[in-house]
Amino acid sequence: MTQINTGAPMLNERSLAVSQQCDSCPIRHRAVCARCETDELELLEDIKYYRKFEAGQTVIWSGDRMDFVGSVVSGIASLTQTMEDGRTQMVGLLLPSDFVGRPGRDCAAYDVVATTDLVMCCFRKSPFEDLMLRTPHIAQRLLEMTLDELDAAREWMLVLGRKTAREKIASLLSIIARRDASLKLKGSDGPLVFDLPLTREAMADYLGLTLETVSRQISALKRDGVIHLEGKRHVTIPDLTRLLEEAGDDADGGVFA
Amino acid sequence: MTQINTGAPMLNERSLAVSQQCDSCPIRHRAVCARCETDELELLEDIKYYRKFEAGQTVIWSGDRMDFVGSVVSGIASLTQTMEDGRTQMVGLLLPSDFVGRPGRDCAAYDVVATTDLVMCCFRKSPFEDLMLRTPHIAQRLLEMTLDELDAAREWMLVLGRKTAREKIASLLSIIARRDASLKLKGSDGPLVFDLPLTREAMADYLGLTLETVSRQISALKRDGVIHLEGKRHVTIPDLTRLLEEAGDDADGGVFA
DNA sequence: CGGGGGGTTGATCTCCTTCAATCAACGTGG
DNA sequence: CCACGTTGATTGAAGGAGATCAACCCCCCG
Repeated sequence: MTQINTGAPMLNERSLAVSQQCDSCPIRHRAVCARCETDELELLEDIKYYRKFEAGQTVIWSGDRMDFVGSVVSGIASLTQTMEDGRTQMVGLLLPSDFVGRPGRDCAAYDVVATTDLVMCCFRKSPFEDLMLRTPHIAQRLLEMTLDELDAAREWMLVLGRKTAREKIASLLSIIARRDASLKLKGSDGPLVFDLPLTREAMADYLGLTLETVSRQISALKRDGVIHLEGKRHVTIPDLTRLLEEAGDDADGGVFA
Repeated sequence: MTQINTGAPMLNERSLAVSQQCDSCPIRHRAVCARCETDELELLEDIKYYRKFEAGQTVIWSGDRMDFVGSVVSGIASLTQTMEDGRTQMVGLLLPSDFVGRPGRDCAAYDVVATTDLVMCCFRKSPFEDLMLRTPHIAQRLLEMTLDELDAAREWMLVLGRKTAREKIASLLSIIARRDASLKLKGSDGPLVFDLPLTREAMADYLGLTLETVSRQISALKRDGVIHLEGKRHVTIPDLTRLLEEAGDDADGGVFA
């Protein structure tokens, strides 16, 4: 409602000939297509196309007509909500394999912004919706993914509503660390090392804080030896248990069913 | 993990012979069964049973084995998350037709507590899961409902992360008011009148505030004429637009697609 | 060399929490 | 019928966590 857009396709994204085989797709077994059989995959393959965005580019504005859905193939995007006076809250972090868009709705509810360089595997909405009706495996997987996202959103509500600034930072770091570790398939032994994919401002938007508070709390965690920093983005977690305690989480990683 | 439970069925709930015909069920066209045809409905009818809870009773503890799923038929329940030190955050309000439980998971992720007297229509989990695989209409409806809940959770993230105490209260009141109006099918003309279904403490849990702040802000909104109060629960909204402004929302009701 | 984006740090202010007293409504048992 | 305890709510005073405003740094890049 507040956002004005041209309705024209994004022309500043790099045109992209790169068409990839689904077989060798890095998100083949985690995305919305994860449960599809070979024949079902071919149907998806027919209607898919790739789009590429540079860091900082807006994928879609809240309120815009949304004629496609898709999956993040590589890179990170953020879902953000904005109030009229400019206050913003990030409501989701879209990582590889995450799904964008909602079948059955034609206007985007949030701003989607590429946080890093981003590649998406897209489907025009109505062919995808048709396919979904005929292919239970897609709908099943989408339900599963949506339930997971709902859990994540609810976990984040606890962070936003009840945690202190320090706990919020620790929570964010532990989420990124764990996700990164699962991606690299490293065991949980030894120190975790990763690069922050977010600016201080983006972290603040995610955590419901100001960027100054984020900066101060990161410095504090560094001072207290909970994390090490090289430069501004390169993080080492010497002791994950310690970090989880700082996050106010159960030390034992908690339930994950 | 923190919660201990007997694993025994709740015996203090009133035993309930009241078996109702789905045809005349008040949530027939909004619940998970909404899209079912008559024959599909009969399959559900075979495995359904009702459970009744009194206000304040816990329906299920976080971490408990969860051998059923179900819908709220009447009354209100809350989904709550708790930290080890006792801080709590409500992460959902379950109203009539809302679904409880997650197919494919067997431990509850949240505490579910009856906020008012509550009637639920339950299904044992594994028969329901079987049925879901064979009945796309159920899975389709569940996906739709889950996507709606995800949107609601994300909207709430903005409230928790970025709104002031006064705005939070106004947001909660407007949500309850709108929901109540849609239930009563009243037009949006004229003042809205309803009873708060939540205690000050429950509101605080939902809003990420203390109950004292809730009380103060409600008093302030009353003082400023945004709401009228009779007793502690009976609310009149003379001007919804005014309330929405106080909530920091777009005055025009915003997007609802 | 200048400029700008991202980040850190300091000083001050303010909104919300914390702790505590008080109140009204209600039920219960003597 | 009234003292008593309980539960939900209101109100006050004091303190603190985080916001706000502002200066400054670092580094890259044109």
